[in-house]
Amino acid sequence: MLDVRRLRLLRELAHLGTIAAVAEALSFSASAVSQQLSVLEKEAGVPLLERTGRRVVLTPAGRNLVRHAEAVLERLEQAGAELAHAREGLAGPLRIGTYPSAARAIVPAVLAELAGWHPGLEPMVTEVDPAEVAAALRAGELDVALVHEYDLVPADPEPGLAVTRPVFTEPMYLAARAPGTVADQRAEPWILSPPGTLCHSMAVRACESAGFAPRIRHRIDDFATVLALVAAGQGVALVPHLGIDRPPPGVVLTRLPMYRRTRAAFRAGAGAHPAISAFVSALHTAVPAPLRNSA
Amino acid sequence: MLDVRRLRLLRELAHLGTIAAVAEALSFSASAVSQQLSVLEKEAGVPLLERTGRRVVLTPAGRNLVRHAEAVLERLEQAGAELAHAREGLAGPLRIGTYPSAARAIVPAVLAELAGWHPGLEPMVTEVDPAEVAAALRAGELDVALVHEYDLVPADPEPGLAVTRPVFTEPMYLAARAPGTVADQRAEPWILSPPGTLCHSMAVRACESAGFAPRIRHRIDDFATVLALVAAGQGVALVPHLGIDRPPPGVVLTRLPMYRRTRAAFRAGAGAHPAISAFVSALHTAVPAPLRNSA
DNA sequence: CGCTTCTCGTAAGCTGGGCCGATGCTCGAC
DNA sequence: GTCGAGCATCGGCCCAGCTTACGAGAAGCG
Repeated sequence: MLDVRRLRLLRELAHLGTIAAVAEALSFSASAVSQQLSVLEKEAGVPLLERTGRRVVLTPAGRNLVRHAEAVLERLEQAGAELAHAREGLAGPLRIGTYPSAARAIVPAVLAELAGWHPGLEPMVTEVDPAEVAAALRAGELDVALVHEYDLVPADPEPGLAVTRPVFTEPMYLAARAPGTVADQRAEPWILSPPGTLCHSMAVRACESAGFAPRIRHRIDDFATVLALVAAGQGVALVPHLGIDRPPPGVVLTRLPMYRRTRAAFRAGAGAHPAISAFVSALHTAVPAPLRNSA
Repeated sequence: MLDVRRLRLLRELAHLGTIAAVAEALSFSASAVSQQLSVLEKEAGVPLLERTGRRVVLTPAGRNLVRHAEAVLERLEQAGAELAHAREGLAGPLRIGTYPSAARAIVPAVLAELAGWHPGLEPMVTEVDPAEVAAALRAGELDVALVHEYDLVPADPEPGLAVTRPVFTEPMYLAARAPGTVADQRAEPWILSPPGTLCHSMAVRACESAGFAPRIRHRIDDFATVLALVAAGQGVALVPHLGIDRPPPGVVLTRLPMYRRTRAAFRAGAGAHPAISAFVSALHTAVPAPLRNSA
């Protein structure tokens, strides 16, 4: 019988790429992960990893085994969810991950709603870099997370995770010192999020589809700061609805036909977990009506 | 994350009924099983076992968890089967269980066939009481087993196990000192298998459907002995085709419109295991044509 | 070309999870 | 009542699996 703990390591390896990253994510030493994977390989009787240079990549047999591991872990997650269901009186910690603007604009109301429904629940919110949220969920550091996607940036489904339908959809705004379209800002300096982020790709693609490449002056992730810079005449920017909270005077916001959608994500199989489904419900009710995606 | 080893104990408990039996089946001490189940219950947070008198029964939550355990174990079995597929050159032990008459009449030819196909395979045959074959498969003491059923005795599917379609079907014969039907033997003494066996139920029902209850004189499981007793005038009996090997003189066999069907059984998920599917194929080719169930 | 850095593997040592055996308790059979 | 079957608990032991330390090989860089 294959050992599920070892299969889990293999799965994380498939997602994270290096043994060191797996060790980091699961709070082990790299040595332990290496040893356990060696044992797994031995009892599999088939090479699962190919040592290539100083890295390691999965063989086809290894990738195949990961598929099974995903299925097994999903089913175990389901079993855990059903047990939580059977435990009446929702209680205990619920670790929530979120991106920054939702943390400020939405999450407090969601927590208040949730506290009213289930006083025993202890929600713990962590602001998480969207790039790391999937790994954090899989590693069990988070139970549920708010994730977002832009029309222009297709979000590929993460294996091992599941997402809800969009909970709310925000329009995007062009923030400038005067009304106008994206195309009008061809010559202006732009304020974007740091490269590698979804927001960055989104802004670049929006400009590209307007026919130009943005001249990037500042790289700022916080929308309040972005708006302050816009007010100071430092450039123009694209800002989602939730990022706009009492905009400074002088900033003109033009609504665009572009949207950012937010969903809840969790480990596959955990959708039936009562704490998670309660969180999702609270999310739906706490979202301001204009943004809400009704079922 | 729930521990699969513990879930396995719970599943065995669901099938075997007592902790002591689980310990016996999996070669643990009862103490170890009890401790592990306690831990499982603790981390489940829900009562899984109900101590009732000196026994223990599963709660609804426990039974529910067993369903998940079955699914997980099945998937792990599949994963193991795929790995075995990837290991080219079928080799290693294959533990085969069989009921006695097949062991004598069919299995030698199957093993010969199999040895020709896969010289590296080391089949190990064990004669197993049909009542225990399911537990032995689940406990991992056997990999595949020949099991049979009678028309008159419906075989309910074993959870956690899978069976092939019938590999061969034997007619049943009435063994007596003169030709005749079952109904003709109303007054004769009967030779049956020991009570509790499938063969016993089969014979009793056959007589019942002929309108009488058999007067049981001898309880013998070995068909060669049964035929010798029939020849000696000690009674009449129902014997399947495979149980008839050079019948002693004086025995008259009358073919009946009743059948015994033989299938291969294995752990759910292991159907794709190359050694098991090779065994099933060898079984099909080694069975004498008149009995064979072609696809 | 040598230095650093990163990653993986191996060796050695320690710790605690989990097993066993013994004991005690409770229930049911006789 | 007595006995045995079955389960829980306690004490003790052992090895699976972890950490730390070290070494080897590959990439990047001046």
